[in-house]
Amino acid sequence: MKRKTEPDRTEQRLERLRTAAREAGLKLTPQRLEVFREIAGTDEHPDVETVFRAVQERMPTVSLDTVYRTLWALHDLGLVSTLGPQRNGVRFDANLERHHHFSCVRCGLVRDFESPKLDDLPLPADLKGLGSVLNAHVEVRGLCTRCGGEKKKSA
Amino acid sequence: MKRKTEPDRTEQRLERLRTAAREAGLKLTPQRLEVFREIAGTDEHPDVETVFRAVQERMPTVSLDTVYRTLWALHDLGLVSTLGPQRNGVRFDANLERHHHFSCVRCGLVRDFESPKLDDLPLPADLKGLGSVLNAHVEVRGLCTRCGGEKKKSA
DNA sequence: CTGACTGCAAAGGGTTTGCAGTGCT
DNA sequence: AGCACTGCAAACCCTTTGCAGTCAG
Repeated sequence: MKRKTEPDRTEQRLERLRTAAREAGLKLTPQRLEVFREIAGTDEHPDVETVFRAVQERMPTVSLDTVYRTLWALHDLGLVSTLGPQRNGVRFDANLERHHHFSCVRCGLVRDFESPKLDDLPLPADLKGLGSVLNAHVEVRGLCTRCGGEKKKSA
Repeated sequence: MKRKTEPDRTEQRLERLRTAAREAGLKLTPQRLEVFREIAGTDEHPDVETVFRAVQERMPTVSLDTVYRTLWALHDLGLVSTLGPQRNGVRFDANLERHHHFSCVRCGLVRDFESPKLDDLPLPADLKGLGSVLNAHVEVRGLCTRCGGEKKKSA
């Protein structure tokens, strides 16, 4: 049930991370490579803690700080982006291709989706007044299948 | 240069907050009213600290915790929404009308914009597979006029 | 009047940093 | 071998909570 990206896409992203990181002068340590693999292999935009736990399974000695440092390093290089703030914890996104987000307002799950129709949005001209546009995407909010189907244990 | 919403819109939002809060059983204390006024009067999606400082100018005795409590109370009532995670600090959005966001990747500024063309996005059918949709909006990223125009003091 | 709210201060929890040892290049 | 990186632990900072006095309704 775990949402993994297809193997070759993971490999593709991984390669990109390795190459770009190396070119930026970062050393490809085993810890970093594991973090790379983890972030490249999922579309679920994990937070630091989640990445940490996953990496820790394969490499029990990694420290949480290293995961933090690695993810922010990738972020500084523009290789991953961060996304929205749940009440706590930044989440990382290794998907650099044009995509959109569906997020569950109940459980916080975020899932990518693609849609050619949404890739070229008719942005209003007066947006220029605010600044220059780099990119745009759609954020959809709703209830994921798991949350939507269950009875709500109301507060 | 401060970006305020037009007076009548502010008043409108304020009225809505007052009414809804009262109906929810919240007491309309002076502190809360000042927080209401502040959040209703801006489109800049301030974080707690920012709201606090603004309120503090008019009411020096207000405490930071009260601002936190008030904003989250409004959030729990669905009267304001929160948005995206800068590296630090949740930001609040008192604009309940349909709108979109422009955010500056450099300084973190977020500004609302309206666009009828973007209000009814052609969401792909297979989105249903992820869950039920409540709403959708466009997130535009770019450089705001202030950041885009200046020479970058690179790190 | 009474219960909810406020301010204070301390607790809490996630994130970052300094440092000495380690290992990639 | 040199220098960046790691792990550890302490430092930090933002946010939340407990409590007694205060105030809106």
